[in-house]
Amino acid sequence: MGRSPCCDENGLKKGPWTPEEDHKLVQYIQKHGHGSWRALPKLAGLNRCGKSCRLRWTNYLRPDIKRGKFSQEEEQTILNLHSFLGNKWSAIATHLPGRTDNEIKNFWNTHLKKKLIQMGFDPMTHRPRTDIFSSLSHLIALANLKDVMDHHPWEEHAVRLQAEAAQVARLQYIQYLLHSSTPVPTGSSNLTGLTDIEAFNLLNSMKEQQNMLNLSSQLESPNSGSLGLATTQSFDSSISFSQMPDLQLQVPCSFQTSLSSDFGQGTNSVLFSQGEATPTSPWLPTSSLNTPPLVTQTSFNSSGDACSTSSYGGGAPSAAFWPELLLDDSFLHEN
DNA sequence: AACTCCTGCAACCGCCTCCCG
DNA sequence: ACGGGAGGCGGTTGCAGGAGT
Repeated sequence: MGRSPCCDENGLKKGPWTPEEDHKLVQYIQKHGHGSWRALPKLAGLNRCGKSCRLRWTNYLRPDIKRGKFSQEEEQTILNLHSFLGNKWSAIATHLPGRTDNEIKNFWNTHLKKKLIQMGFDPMTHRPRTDIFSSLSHLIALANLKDVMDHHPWEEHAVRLQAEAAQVARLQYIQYLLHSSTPVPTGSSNLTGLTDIEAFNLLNSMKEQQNMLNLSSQLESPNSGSLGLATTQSFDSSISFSQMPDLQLQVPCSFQTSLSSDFGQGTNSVLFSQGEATPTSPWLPTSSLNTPPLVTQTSFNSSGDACSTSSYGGGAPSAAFWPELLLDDSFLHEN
């Protein structure tokens, strides 16, 4: 290893743990609890630093750790949470029982990040990358997929990509529609306090309940030629823009928070309440789509006062978040 | 079979935050 | 208010083993 070990000066052992060391650590913690990590190695008869013991226990020896491959659901959850939280691995881990932050971080770095890049998404923002190099890499990735080449001529791909580009445009419009809606009702008496994470989880559960589109499955099958937004399966292309103002957003879960957007023309929002939320305000001209919305999520305490606000967005639609929220037509129906 | 390259993951490092005196 | 210690976190490294040649 290239690094100078931190425990060398104390003559403490580093590197892989032996079964004997594992056994000592487990025996000690099961008997006494970990207590002070710094004091533990000595008490447990281990020639390791406390930090090393803590890491070994939390990442490997803890009895409630789930091992094995990540499921589709877990993968989806990580993608969603990452689009929302960024590299907050410990925060993400709290939503995946039995998974450690280290494991999730490794899974992200070795699998999900690569998949997103291959799909033409920026892994940090979860948005489609617009630079020519990312488009190239995406096309190259597609070209490398043998079955794509075997079964679909390039002309067909070009048509498909064109169609998907149109779907993306519709997505942006839908997203925009959602953002330009009723104002946030501050001071309402029955609003439930909700943290950003709780609100996010509820949004996520909406997805599960409504059998929303599965980005993971798209990522598993990049040879579909999709741009990654997976719009075709759930978006009826026959819906015209003129019909969109009549679309209603239904939220089949019990929580109240708001999503608002700032187009530089004041703030608009959709309030998600128990039952449903209906965007009602007039649509801004299509040209305002050129100004990507900054989305602000506000939570309210039991008194109805806004107690937390978080912002995200300000660019093209997020691959992991917005399509799930917006693109399933089971969420959208005409009045 | 031998070698090289690649990938996954356990483990380490350094920084940050929190807590307590 | 401040400083030091402990724990926690995210980035990174390097080894082991699998895949490819």
